[in-house]
Amino acid sequence: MKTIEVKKGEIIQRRGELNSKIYAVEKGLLRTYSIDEKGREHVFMFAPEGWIVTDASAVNGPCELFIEALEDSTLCTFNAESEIANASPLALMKRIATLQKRAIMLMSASAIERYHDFLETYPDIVQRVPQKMIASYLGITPEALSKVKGESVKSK
Amino acid sequence: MKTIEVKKGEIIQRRGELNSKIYAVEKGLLRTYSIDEKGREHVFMFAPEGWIVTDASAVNGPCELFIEALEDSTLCTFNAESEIANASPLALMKRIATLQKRAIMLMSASAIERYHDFLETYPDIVQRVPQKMIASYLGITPEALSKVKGESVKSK
DNA sequence: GAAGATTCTTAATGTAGATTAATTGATTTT
DNA sequence: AAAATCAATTAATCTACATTAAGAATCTTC
Repeated sequence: MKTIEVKKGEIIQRRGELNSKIYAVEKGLLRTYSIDEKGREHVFMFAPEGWIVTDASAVNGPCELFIEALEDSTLCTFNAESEIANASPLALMKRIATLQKRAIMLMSASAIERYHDFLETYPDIVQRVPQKMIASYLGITPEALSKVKGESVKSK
Repeated sequence: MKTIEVKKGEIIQRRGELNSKIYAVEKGLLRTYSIDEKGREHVFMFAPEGWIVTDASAVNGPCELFIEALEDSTLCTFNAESEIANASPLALMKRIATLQKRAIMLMSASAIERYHDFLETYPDIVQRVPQKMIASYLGITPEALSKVKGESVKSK
């Protein structure tokens, strides 16, 4: 276990890297994202203070996700391989429950519904991340997000 | 732990139930699904022989998912609460990796790409489940699935 | 095995969100 | 502080998929 400091914009882990780590965010804000064949980025999750980040696919092979600091951050890093073995199954089930909900939201909810769900999941970071990354997390374009937000204000 | 037999069409677990179980499929085929506020069903996963099914959200509260037998099936049931505590973290991470991939697919891939991913994930069950449930798993309507399949055949 | 219910497909029309492009404002660089 | 790059909004057009509807095929049930 080691504490490290990273600067805003720094990419902490890249797709394809093998030495995978677990990161606990002490201060600051991270995001994880993938890049598809068409070169488009998709934000998988955000991680403000107190959250834990790791790329699950890295356990068995090269990681799929990029991890980037969105603010200057302080992180505790652990070796994934050795830590996962004695991770709390209950904590892992909570993560599974979150992902289960996310998948169902992506299948069934409209963009604006997913936006409101994002606000509930991450109540304190709307001001801290660019709109385009929120849009990416929702699976829509920045233009579409701008539009639905405008409409939801008007309709009140 | 107990072995049970269920008939095709039987609903094994309903949303809101508290006594959550883990089901290991010995023979047959299950699906889990949710129902949204508009009354639409969304298939979360299929489980043929050898797969394990549980509703992750049930660990901390009432379950979100329905579990249904799509064929006459033989299941081993375990009490979720006591089993999860000593579940293998590595197996749970594999499930997380699968869900991570599913969420990214839903954000970034087209209906036909998701269909091909479904064929890879469940190579042996295309013939065993109704089209409309495959469509539901993909997050599209049966009509849309019928259409994209027709187009992908024509384009060869 | 006829009657009904359910499933699959095709087609017409509708709509959420993508794409493209232009404008403005904010950040960074020199 | 001007220049350059990047982010956000608005608007026009386009497209993937939804909705509605109808017909054919398959599966139940009496």
